[in-house]
Amino acid sequence: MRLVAKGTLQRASRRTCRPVGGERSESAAAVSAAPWPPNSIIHGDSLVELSRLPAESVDLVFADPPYNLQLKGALKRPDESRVDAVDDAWDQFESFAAYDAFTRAWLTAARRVMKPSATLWVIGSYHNIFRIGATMQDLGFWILNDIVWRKANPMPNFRGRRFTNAHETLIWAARAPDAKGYTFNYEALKGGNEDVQVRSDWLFPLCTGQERLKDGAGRKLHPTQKPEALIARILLSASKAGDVVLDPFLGSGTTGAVAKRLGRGFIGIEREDDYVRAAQERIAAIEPLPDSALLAPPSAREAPRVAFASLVERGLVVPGTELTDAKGRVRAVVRADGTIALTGGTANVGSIHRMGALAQGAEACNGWTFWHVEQEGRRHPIDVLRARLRAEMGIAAE
Amino acid sequence: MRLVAKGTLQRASRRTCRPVGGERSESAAAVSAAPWPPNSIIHGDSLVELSRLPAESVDLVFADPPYNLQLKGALKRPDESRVDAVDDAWDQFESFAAYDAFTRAWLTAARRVMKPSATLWVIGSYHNIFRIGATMQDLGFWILNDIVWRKANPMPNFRGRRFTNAHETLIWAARAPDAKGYTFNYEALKGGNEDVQVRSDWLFPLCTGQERLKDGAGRKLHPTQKPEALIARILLSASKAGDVVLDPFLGSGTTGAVAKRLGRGFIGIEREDDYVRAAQERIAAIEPLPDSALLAPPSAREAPRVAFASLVERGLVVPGTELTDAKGRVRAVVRADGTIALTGGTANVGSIHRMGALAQGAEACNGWTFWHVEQEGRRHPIDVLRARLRAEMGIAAE
DNA sequence: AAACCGCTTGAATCCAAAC
DNA sequence: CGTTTGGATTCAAGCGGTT
Repeated sequence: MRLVAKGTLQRASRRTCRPVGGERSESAAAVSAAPWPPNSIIHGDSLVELSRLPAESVDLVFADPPYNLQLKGALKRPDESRVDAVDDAWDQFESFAAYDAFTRAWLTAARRVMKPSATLWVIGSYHNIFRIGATMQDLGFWILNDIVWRKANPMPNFRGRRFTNAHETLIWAARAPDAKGYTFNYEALKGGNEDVQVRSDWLFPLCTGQERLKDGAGRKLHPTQKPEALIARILLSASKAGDVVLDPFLGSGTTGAVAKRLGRGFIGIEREDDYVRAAQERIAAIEPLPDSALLAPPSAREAPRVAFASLVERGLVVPGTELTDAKGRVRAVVRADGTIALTGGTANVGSIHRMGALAQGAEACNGWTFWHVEQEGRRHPIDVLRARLRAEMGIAAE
Repeated sequence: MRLVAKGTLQRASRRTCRPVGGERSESAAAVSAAPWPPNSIIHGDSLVELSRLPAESVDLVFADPPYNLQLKGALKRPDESRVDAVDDAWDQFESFAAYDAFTRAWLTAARRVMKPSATLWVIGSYHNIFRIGATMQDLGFWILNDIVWRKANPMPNFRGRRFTNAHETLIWAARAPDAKGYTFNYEALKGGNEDVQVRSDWLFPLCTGQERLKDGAGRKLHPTQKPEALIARILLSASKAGDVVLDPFLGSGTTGAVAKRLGRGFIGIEREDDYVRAAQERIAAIEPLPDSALLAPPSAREAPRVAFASLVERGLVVPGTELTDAKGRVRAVVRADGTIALTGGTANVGSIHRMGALAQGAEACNGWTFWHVEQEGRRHPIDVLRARLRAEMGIAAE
């Protein structure tokens, strides 16, 4: 193994931000001086190098594993020019069985390195994605979505014997069915998408032009370089600034470049000398975006909880105040302990949520939006009082 | 077995257009009088009935097998109404192994019935499609394309924990890698698609409204009825008039209805009484189209919907860029995820529209016309950038 | 007549912290 | 660990009734 980017071999394999005490205790031992988040390319074989990383240490894995294209002979365009197909030696596998064994091995190794809350992204085409998806399920990964990358400018089908192969498939999965706490920046994504939730089909152009790395002879450096925009959406969707992103098949370094720009740490593993060198140069030239463009906005889901009782304690609601629903039909009275009592009923006392549900005959209810108070002749949901209290407490309340 | 639609048991299981001499020579014996193309629903179990059909007798198979959804609890919409989930017994499998065995069995049986030049279509979601695809490859099928059905009106993700599951996947495969002569109506498809090749991502709405079959109580008859437009494109793409289409999981009979309308013969197998009866009625009411109309349906080019995030992703706006209103008074900074942050305020982050509204104290705002960027000393509304991107995308957007 | 509003619904692996 | 409780969460279409 040879460590290439910032840091040394020793530092790379030993560093870990929050030691989690995996199988390799020596890995988690000397942590102190290592910069974090890591920003390193490991030159070596994925399986070997993955096994050297500390267990449960990364927040997100992105993998673009080699495809099993099995192209027989050269594909030609109608004008007889040759298509530069993906037929490098590393991309040939003797059989499905060999590919499955390879897939199972790297997925298992990657899974060990994932934190319990981490998620995994894999990209592939119909040549390999079905085998990968099935293997992921067999290994216990829990699929969250499959995502379709619709290519804005795909290569046409020259022979006219099939549909234009205009997409690739990504699988997004948690480590296990019961995995909790994975990152999904729902509100941010929605906010950037005309205020509607983002769908499972994404449209991006291929990586071409200036973005496409070239070798000395002006040919494309890597046969399957992915567009940075695609990787950026992945990292912005499913990771936070400061998280560590692992790419076991780094290739031309797109994942590292995007991670660095977006303030994520990364660990990339790559076997080929040429790719390692190119990725190193490429990533070194990246300037991270300023925090102002990155830091996560406060989401309602993550805001600290405020009990209704504290509104009463702080005097924002006086005991005895009457609450109503939006239309003023249902009524309740605020009690000093922060519970409320439905008016007219018998002994219906409880939380704003329970009583809201009871009043509607529903199983559940968000009392913050159901109940209203009348102030200055207008009815406001009590949620605005909560927002006011959060603001007073110095908590960003949106 | 009970034969339901036109014909009798004997005729159905013995007929074959061009006897190909399969394993069951008695099946191919008495062919003469049977009407052709066949138009029959077989009431029975797929595996049993497939094994009774003559070998190498059908031109196209369309299969919509159980998805094995593995749903846990009930799901509610934000308004507390319950989602009518697919909880039928036929969708329940004990394990992946059981589902794989089922998949392998019906695929093997279907393959025997396919002519050497026939192709197979299967539809599924991420719950099952990877397992099906891998099994198909294992059995020797040769994948020609995977096709994405993009749903125009999918059900949203109510809890905001994943991307909207907005597509399903179809796999199109030949019987073997060396299969010759499969049907692909390239010219007709292209002619109906503004003279560009049809891509692997298709946009169709769900089957709703009048097209959706209802039971006596006005509820949906079948939980997963597919839209006829989707099946029509498949048959128009990969079969000829007079071909025989087999559907081993007929359900509400969509494949039969479309096949009859398009002048294809069909054999549908279905186990449930109710579905058989409904499909029979439905198909009987279908009037075949005249030959002259059997061309590929025109598909309108969609106007690409552009989100602000795609301007950022595509580099037309760099994260960190300052936006202002037309007069340069209100300011905001563009973030990497396509949201914007009001400058000077506390934690005001959100979409261009919401932040525009907030800045004005208005209820709503069109962020595209409110916010401006300064380029070359002049202020432009960001709408001009959107127009630019639309122009770029319009070239290749479908 | 056309526009508008409200209601319903669709193959869904859909929560997390506190007790 | 299981159980309870707080409280966050939806988009596009079709249909029927009303303006």
